[in-house]
Amino acid sequence: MIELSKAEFDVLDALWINYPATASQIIERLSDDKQWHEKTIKTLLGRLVKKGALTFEKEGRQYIYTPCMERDDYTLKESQNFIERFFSGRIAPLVSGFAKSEQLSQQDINELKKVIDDWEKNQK
Amino acid sequence: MIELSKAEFDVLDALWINYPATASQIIERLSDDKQWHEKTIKTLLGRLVKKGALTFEKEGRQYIYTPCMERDDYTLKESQNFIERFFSGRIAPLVSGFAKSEQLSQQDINELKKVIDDWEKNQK
DNA sequence: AAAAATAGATTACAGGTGTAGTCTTAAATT
DNA sequence: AATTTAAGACTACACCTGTAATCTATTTTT
Repeated sequence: MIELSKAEFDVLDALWINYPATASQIIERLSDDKQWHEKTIKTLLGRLVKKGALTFEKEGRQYIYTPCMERDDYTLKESQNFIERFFSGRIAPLVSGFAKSEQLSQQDINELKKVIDDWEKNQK
Repeated sequence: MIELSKAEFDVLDALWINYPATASQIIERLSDDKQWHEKTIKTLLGRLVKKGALTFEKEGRQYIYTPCMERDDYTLKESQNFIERFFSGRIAPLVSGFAKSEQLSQQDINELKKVIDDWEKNQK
């Protein structure tokens, strides 16, 4: 699995919003949340390319970036990894931790029920 | 939140198994899973102390280590953090990702149902 | 008592990370 | 045409991390 740092992920996440996109568009998108210097973001884009998380095509003297993977695929892998590390690969203890500490809303519960429901339908 | 590296967490995790414990006991516990040199583990213990994740008391010339927090508390904070970063703080999309990629077993589903059940009982 | 083992403290060192600054070159502006 | 701007490339640098090795002082062992 490609390992991304937090900052790198944030840049990639800005690209996932809509792509392909130029560096300036990504910088623009990040400007709301982050106080990053333009150069910082370009460094991170370079590192993402080097890690194989992005590709680009030249258009004039600009690069047009495209992610090399889907956000869902990446977060799924990260999730598996996370759950393996902290909960020996089982997902329920994570949810249970949230429940115990009152971090679950009725909406979360409804969504979880739907996930379970869909899963069960799929089993038939 | 105290930020621990992977290796640091693994050491702390070995202490959580049973504590207080000496460095040698921790080294012993880790020897099954990791090929770490004794010195490596001691370095990590030192860093954990410095980060405030552990304390120790002297007993003769050894240190007896104790974690400064519970495993559940730590993993809950890590989980919140994780879910915030990757799923905007909502837990269902994580579970849903597992479901879609066939990562959920019947046992997981049963456990999740129980978590939901308990939560609902608690609401009354 | 001398030597060896061992506990922790200190030092090491390469690669990753956050966070830019400088350099080079080509395009845009005056 | 000369100058300014802006894109990406390259360089920088401190702190974190993984992974120990060396130093120092105290116990054990012989």
